[in-house]
Amino acid sequence: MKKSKKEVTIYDIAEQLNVSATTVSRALNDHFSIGKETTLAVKKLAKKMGYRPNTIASSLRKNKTNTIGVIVPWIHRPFISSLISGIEEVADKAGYNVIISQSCDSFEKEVTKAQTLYSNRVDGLIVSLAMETKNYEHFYPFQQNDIPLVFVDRVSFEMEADRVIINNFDAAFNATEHLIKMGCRRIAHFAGAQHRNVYRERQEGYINALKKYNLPVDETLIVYSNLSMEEGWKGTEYLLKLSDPPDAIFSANDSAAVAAIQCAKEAGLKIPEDLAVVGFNNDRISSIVEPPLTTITHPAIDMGKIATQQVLKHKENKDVVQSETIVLKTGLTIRTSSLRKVAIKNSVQGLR
Amino acid sequence: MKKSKKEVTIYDIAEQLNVSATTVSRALNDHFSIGKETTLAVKKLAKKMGYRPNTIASSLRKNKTNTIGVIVPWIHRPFISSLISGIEEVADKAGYNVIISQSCDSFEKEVTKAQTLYSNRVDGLIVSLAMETKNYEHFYPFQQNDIPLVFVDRVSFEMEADRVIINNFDAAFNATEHLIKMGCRRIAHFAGAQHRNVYRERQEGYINALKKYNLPVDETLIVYSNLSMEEGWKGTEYLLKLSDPPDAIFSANDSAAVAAIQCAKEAGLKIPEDLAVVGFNNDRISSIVEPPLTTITHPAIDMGKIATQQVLKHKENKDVVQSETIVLKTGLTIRTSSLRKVAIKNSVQGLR
DNA sequence: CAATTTTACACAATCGATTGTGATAGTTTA
DNA sequence: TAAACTATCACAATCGATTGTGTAAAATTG
Repeated sequence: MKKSKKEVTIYDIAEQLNVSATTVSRALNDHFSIGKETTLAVKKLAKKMGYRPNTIASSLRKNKTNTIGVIVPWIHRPFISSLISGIEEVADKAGYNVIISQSCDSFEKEVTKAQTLYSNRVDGLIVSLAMETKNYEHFYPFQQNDIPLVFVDRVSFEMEADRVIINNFDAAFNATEHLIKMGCRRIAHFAGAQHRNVYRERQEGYINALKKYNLPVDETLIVYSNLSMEEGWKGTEYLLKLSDPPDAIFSANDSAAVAAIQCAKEAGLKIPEDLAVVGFNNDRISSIVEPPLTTITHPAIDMGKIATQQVLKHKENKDVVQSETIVLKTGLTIRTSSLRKVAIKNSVQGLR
Repeated sequence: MKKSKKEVTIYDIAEQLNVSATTVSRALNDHFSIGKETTLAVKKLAKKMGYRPNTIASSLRKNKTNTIGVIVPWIHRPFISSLISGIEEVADKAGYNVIISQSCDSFEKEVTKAQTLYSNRVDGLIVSLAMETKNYEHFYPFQQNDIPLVFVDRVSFEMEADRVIINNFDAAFNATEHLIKMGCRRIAHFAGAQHRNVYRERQEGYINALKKYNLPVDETLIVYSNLSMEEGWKGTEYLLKLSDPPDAIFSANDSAAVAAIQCAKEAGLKIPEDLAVVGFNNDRISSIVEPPLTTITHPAIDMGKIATQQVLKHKENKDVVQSETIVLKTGLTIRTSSLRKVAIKNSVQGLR
């Protein structure tokens, strides 16, 4: 025997109460034009019959789904999952659902996902771009139909859209400057794909810090990769084999930085005396590795929250046409991996 | 000037082509009864006009949303985000969207989320239970309406539903047995909430391993907590202060285990000589901490994939009424934190 | 008490796509 | 050539909730 029972609709309730479906609908939504007794009776029966509103029908009629779409490169990954957590929290409080999809850093997938989310008539879209993406036409439909579009972290500056980012340049600059103040003079950099804003800006911050202190920018010390632990390890091996190896590494993420520490230690180097290391993100591993990794703090959850608030803001206030770019603060968490026992003032002053 | 343009519907296409909306709909879905030329013309114009099917309307009519709902305790957390990643991957391939929501380990929130997802008429629901949940009535509507319900990891055995789990008992048993074989005789345990299957089973595995080797089960060596790093640290301090402190800790997760290593090291103990430690989950930190942590391997992504496949299976094959429980294999990844230089065979044989 | 408001509810259209049932023309078969 | 198919497409109902408009009864006002 099938347990399946027909779903309860407002018509079923209306019939039982000898009122119209209109009345039921309005009663359930506390519409002023429905009498108090009727409203109560409707609600009571609705509960008794186990009525659950059909959001789909409502969405179709109201042309509003109360759903926010999210496209990210990868769901696992500490930063992204924290981001999503923040998005869900704010969305939930405002009565929105969250549909997530991952692009797997593939442009093609990102396009497909965007189309799907558009077809699903999401009320807003939050995106952290795929590594491959260089074209943004798949987001046009959202713009053209006034669906709030917010980029987070990995953003596009070529599109008119809201952005929630951190100041990668400053963060990288500070990280590098910190290394310089610790007495490092040959600082290497683990860099990522340069067409993605985050990695480009980090590299620029690194370079500008070197320049400020009149240190040479040596291209052989800049290692490009996907910043995985494997690549971090390889990159470190490469650097250590140089005739004039670096005395520090500033990595664009924590994974590669941790790998650098491990690789250097295996090579017999002392961290930070022989090689100082700074990472980026403040992943959990950064505080666990030995020595603990100096790194840049990311307000990941807040970025998700704020991105969602931006979506909601545009929803509430249709007049807001201007797109905003919100820049969040980062911090430099100094741990042992970069703490060299060097007289700070002297070493820096000597450079000027 | 507003850019907003009316959305294109099949009626718009129909009008331009002087055919009926029926024809357009069928053409877009490659229905056999529509002529080849017409089909091509429709598709061509649809593309030209930037038509995007309205999934909401389709869902209402077909009574199928192509959406899978997911409720998890917390989205960030390595295990969960990997789980979701697996869910999204399989769902996407089958043309399903994924709506995620987090219960924040709150029963009340879990109930609300379940109701919302039901109202959204998800085609299936995947749940990893909140810590607090002891009542499962909020899932009844899904059962009664034949909406596939799959529990993952944190499951209920009191409900008729699919389950995707690991054998926590065996995993914990093996972990504990491993410690015994390494020569440990006073093995402590970091335990979680006992009404949640995963933690209860792990504790049972631990206890049974002790019993098998005729080791006493000492309640003072079992520390209950939420298994956070803070609690792991505190628990370790407590254990080390005992008049007869343990020579090993088997923790129900990695966070607490890592904290134990750090705390013990700070107290001057050598790992694993003075204190052997085994964790659970194989989080990234487990391989980074020093010494690297022996731990239980979780097939997190696979669990998500399989849970989703179960949902799809029920969708395709309506006859499948029987609910399944799928148990996935775990592994014991032995690292330095438990590798004591003890003659294995002798030490174990001596016990029998 | 007549005129006017207010209260409380019903009608019917609507959102956009889907689908069972027909209907018309063109083709094939006997 | 008449009968029997086939291939193509249109009609109209439908999914469930929402909403502008209309209306009768009750309440208020002058």
